[in-house]
Amino acid sequence: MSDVRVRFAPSPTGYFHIGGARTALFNWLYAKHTGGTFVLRIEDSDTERNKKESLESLLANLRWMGLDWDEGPEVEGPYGPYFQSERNGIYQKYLKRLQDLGRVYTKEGAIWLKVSGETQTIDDVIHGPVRRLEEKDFVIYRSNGTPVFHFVNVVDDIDMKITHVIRGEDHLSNTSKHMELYKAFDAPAPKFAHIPLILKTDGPGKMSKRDRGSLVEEYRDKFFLPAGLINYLSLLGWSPKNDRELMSIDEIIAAFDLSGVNKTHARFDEKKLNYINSEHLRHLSKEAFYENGCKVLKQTGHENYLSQDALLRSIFEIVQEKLRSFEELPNFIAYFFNSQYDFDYKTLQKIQKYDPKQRLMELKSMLQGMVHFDTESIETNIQQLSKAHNLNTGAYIHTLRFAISGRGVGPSLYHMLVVMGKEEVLRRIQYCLDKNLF
RNA sequence: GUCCUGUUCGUCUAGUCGGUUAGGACACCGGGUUUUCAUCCCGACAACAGGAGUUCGAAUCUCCUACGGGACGCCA
Repeated sequence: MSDVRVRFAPSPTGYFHIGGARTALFNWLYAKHTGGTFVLRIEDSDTERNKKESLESLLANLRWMGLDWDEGPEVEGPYGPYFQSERNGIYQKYLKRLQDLGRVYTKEGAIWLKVSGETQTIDDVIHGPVRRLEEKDFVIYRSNGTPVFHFVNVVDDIDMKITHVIRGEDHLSNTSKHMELYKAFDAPAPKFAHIPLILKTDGPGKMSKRDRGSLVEEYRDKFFLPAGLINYLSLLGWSPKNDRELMSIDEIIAAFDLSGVNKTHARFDEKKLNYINSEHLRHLSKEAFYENGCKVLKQTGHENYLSQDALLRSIFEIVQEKLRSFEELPNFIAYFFNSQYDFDYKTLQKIQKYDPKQRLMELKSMLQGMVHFDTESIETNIQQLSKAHNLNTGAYIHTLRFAISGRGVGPSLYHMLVVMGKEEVLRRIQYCLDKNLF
């Protein structure tokens, strides 16, 4: 363990935003990289906006991403409580110190901090020294008796012995207020790292709740792999500087450092996110793919597929390299489990030129005569068949795929046939023929 | 308006001390392999915001301009 202590301090006021997730991630990565402590602190001092469901969704999303915290709600720790709404005693103590120092005064019922008049120098790891003068006194306690963000934020960071404040660059201008407070308390300021913001894919401004792809739950709902999301997010404003992009979480942790964080804002790119997620999916171990796949099927109401475990496992095996996202999984494999599968009209049009009825008759008798039903034998037989009829193998392959799955795309045909088994394949050919589609 | 901050391909980025055919990735386009889609492979397109200065030499240093982003609440 090192003495690095970082924190993520969200306000549970709504959905978990991708920008917040990225900030949490960078804090978490830095803690993991340095062997430090990652603190989760809930900034719910504005009690009216705070909602219980928002908090629960926030914690669930953080956990889904795998960003576990060392101290905070539900795990506790030596510097609790970790909800600002429960820390009033602490704030009162700190307020008293400022009062004793004569640094505050009351106006219209609110308590104001007298500003020092000195230019503050912020020690920012990413931007270097930043100088800014805080010209006006500011409120630290509202007239309703509750403390404001700038005050509680600094008090908590002092009290929780936070060593590095990693947060969005939108806070950089606020930091001069925070420096006033640190100095008033005669407390050493932490290292600051103001990370670049995530901007809209197009158009002006930063990503907002309304933008497509801005909410973490969207990715959970679409069965993204947390490792894929994390990989993409880590590349927004940071790079390992060696042209590597596809990385496991452990590799990112090993490579991550504040010195590698950029100054420039980054635009969100859904296509690249999808690409990185699909790469992670493809590189999943068989076991991990199976576990994830089962979870997806359960959550989409296809638990009946799970009863045929051996079949499911062999399907997963031939499907993994073709699948781009788990969201597509149920639809991608449905025909294996549904004997009354539908036929895709467009594909039907495409294969009409092969004289599909005739081809199916030939395939049927060929398959019926097979003793060893394995991929190699099937391939050889289909090649022989096409040669005998002076046709491209595609004529048989496309027709057969359509007949047994109703679709034009899917896993390797030969493997598909073996997975289904000879009897089932013959039954499906008959089912297709009986439909009189051609 | 004031203050802070930034500016390399369409996008994410590499390019620590000035000398590179300015590299990689996504996207897009073209070609190839594969039974189809996907994968995979190959290729093409594509950038140092502009200007001045320092220098033999600047994407790299300095200044100015332009443009972008952020903050200016008894929100966080």
